[in-house]
Amino acid sequence: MQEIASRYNPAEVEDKWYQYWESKGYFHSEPDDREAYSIVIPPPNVTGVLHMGHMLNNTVQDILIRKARLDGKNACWVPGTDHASIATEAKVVRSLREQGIKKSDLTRDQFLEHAWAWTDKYGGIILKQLRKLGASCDWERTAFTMDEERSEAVIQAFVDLYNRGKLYRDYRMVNWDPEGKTVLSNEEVLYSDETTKLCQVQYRVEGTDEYLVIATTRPETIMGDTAVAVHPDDERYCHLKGKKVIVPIVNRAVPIIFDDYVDMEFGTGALKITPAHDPNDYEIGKRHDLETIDVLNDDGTLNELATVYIGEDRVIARKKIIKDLVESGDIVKVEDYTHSVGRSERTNAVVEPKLSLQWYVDMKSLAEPALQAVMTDDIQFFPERQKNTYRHWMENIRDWCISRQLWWGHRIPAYFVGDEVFVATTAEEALTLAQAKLGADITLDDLRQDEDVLDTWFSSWLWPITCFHGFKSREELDYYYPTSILVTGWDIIFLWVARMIMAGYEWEQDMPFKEVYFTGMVRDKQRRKMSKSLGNSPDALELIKTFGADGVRFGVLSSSPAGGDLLFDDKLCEQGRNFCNKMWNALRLLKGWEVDASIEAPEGNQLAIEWINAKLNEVITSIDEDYKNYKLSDVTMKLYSFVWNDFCSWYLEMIKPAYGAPIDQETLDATIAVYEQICILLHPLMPFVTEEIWHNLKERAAGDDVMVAKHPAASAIDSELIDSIEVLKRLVSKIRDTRISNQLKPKEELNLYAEQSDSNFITGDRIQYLLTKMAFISDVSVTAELPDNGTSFMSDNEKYFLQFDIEIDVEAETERLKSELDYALGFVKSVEKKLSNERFVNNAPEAVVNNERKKLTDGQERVRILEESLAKLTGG
RNA sequence: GGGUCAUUAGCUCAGUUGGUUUAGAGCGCUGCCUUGACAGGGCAGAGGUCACUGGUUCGAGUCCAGUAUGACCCA
Repeated sequence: MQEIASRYNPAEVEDKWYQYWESKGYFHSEPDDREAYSIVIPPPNVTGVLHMGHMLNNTVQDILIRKARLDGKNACWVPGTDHASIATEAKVVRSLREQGIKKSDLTRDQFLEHAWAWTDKYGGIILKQLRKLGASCDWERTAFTMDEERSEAVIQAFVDLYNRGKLYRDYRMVNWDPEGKTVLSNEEVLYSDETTKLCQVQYRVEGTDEYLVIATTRPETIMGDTAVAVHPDDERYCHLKGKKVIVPIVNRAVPIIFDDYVDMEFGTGALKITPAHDPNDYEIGKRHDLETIDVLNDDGTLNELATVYIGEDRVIARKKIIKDLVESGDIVKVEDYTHSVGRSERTNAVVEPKLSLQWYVDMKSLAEPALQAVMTDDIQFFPERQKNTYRHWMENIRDWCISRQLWWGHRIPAYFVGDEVFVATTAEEALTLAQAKLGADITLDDLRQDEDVLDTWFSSWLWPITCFHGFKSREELDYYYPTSILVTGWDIIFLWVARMIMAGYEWEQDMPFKEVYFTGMVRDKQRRKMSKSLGNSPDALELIKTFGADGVRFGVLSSSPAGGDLLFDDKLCEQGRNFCNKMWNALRLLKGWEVDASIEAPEGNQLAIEWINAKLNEVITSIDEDYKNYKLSDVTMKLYSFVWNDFCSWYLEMIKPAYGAPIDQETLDATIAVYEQICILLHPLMPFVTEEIWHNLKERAAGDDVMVAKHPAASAIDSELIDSIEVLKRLVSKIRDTRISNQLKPKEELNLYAEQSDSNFITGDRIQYLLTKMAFISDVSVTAELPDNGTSFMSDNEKYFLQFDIEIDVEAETERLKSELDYALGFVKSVEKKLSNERFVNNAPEAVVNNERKKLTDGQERVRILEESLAKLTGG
């Protein structure tokens, strides 16, 4: 016994088993004749570190992969990372700045050298961390969105779309990140309410002393104004038709225009129009043929066209112009105003609307099959309600801006000769195209490649295809594609999920995955989303150190239904750690027993064994269903409860030999067999502790590991047996309760009597064996005459009597019986009411009515027994 | 402004097509228990008019309508 510690120590076993599994090649998959089960990881940022969201997401994937493996499928989980264009470039620029190097001083190639060095230094840390969690990824397949193979596919995809007419270049109003100096897609802009100043500024009407007052939150763009608009029906302003106003500060005359867009109720009903700096103004500008004056540089400072505050940042310029307008007396009013402000997801800079020439994917042509696939459940969403969100976005889809003004990423394969553009996978191919169109004297030196790179999502949308060498060879793709399931957060349903589905149909004419499991967001106890800036996210590796990987996996799982938020609390991991310890100690118990091969199993043990196997079947059946619906937290809790309550608290106590006494072989073997099944069932959730216990249960042949065992299949459940043990358990609990309320010692042996009835429960030998053992009863008898010393109680409609010589607290006992009687009377009354309703008796199904009748007789019997006991107690 | 979802025990959540003895779990809480696998433990217990108001039905936590509160998405 001394050789097994009384506490399970995860640190001692986890690395050992991980290395063992990997050395046996259990993580690796090659196509064969088994059914494939494949998952591609949502690639985390290559230079990122593991956070709670990853833990949740990857625990779920690992469970599904490990379960599939136990089910005999060829399970393949492809890991990898993405290059995170904006985020990584921003980090590299910052790091260079700290070394005194400006990006603008470097050539593109020099910068990329730095970026690759950065990636090599920090890249892949997160994948190492995933190993600590137990993730059974096929590491030989590790992919990166910017490795050679993936890059070629991205370029090919661009060329394909261009040639199919689904890609174009156009001037549009875009979201400009002045810090990252790049365009952002709509999905990369995060809006939130912020308080700013709403300024009312007066513009003098040309040639009069009259003023028109406009309201604006952006006075620094006044220099770009090319009109002031009012509503055509606005009586306050109809006399100004054809007139002009003078823009303050720059003293430029601009027309007063009339447009329905203006909201008469808002502010003064007059709106300054700055087509270069607001999407709505841009539309109005187009309608009225207005001039567009772009007063901002790419970095958010004002340019020469502003004529004033040149070189000042827009935030500074705003302060200065307000001051100047106050001085010139043109500010009528300044008030606090709360409105929605968009910021860059990556740099947090306030996003500027800006007119710019960018590359777009025509999404309407891609959306149709992708929408269909989800609406018809060809691709199934868990939880299902995400379908609504998906449909709404797909039906209102806008074209996808895929160019980014960055260097870190896939450079757009578009080559210009003057105004002509040639799109091809290589410069040489582009040259061929150019020569065909413009003449043979064109050379490579005449080609100028587009400076921009592609949006990172333009590579990740191909991920399920490129992870299996799509665009290059078919062999693996034919076997592993479509993948089985995608596990990801609902926050990237548009950015990623929807686009992967589109790409799947565009290039493979098939879905990229059959199912999508959306995890919730991990929040802290106060429901705040975990984030670096709040500092409310626990250190993932520290958690694993404290509670063990299995403990953390348990904690992350136990209260995270698909799609529901997980309110993370260390306490849950602690519960997981304690669970491991509980199993460990059950193992210690088994290991401590001496076997005597000459003794036979007591009859009661056989009943216990039959029962625990029936319960095992029940739980297998039940979790099978939960797996189908991806209710992983239910799987977790059911197994937890089965192991802790059924197996440890009841079964092991039932079969446990007396202290120091040996156990028979049959019981021990049966118990080990059940424990082995438990290890397999729990293995997907808690891989380490189950492997450790599996190997401690008995000597194993090489390769007999739980990780590659066969998941048990459910067989018929003996519910009659289960029910009868439930009756026994309730009776045992009642006896224990009766002891406690009468201050009797828990283990003092007492006699138990059951009042004779038509169907006494405790007549069988096997039941009696378990009853006397579990409840410390010396003798059990069924009798018509109950003794006088002791107290009576009821369990399952039968009256029992526990015999002892201690004076009972009559008052407390009376109180207890009275409240029980009240409950029973209330119950009978409610059933009677139902049964006295003729329409119920006539309309309800017969089984339901019969059940109510049974409830009534049972209830009446309980009332009878309680009244009788009460009468006897009070000397009646 | 448009949309989606939620509201069940102190907290976090289950509750599958309306009917399984006047609602379940985990945590927390209360009482008792330490030579015996485990105090990271054992035994027992308390705790809920299922947000509100109507409606449908023999029957509603479950279906419908409205109200309130909250969360999220899109503009």
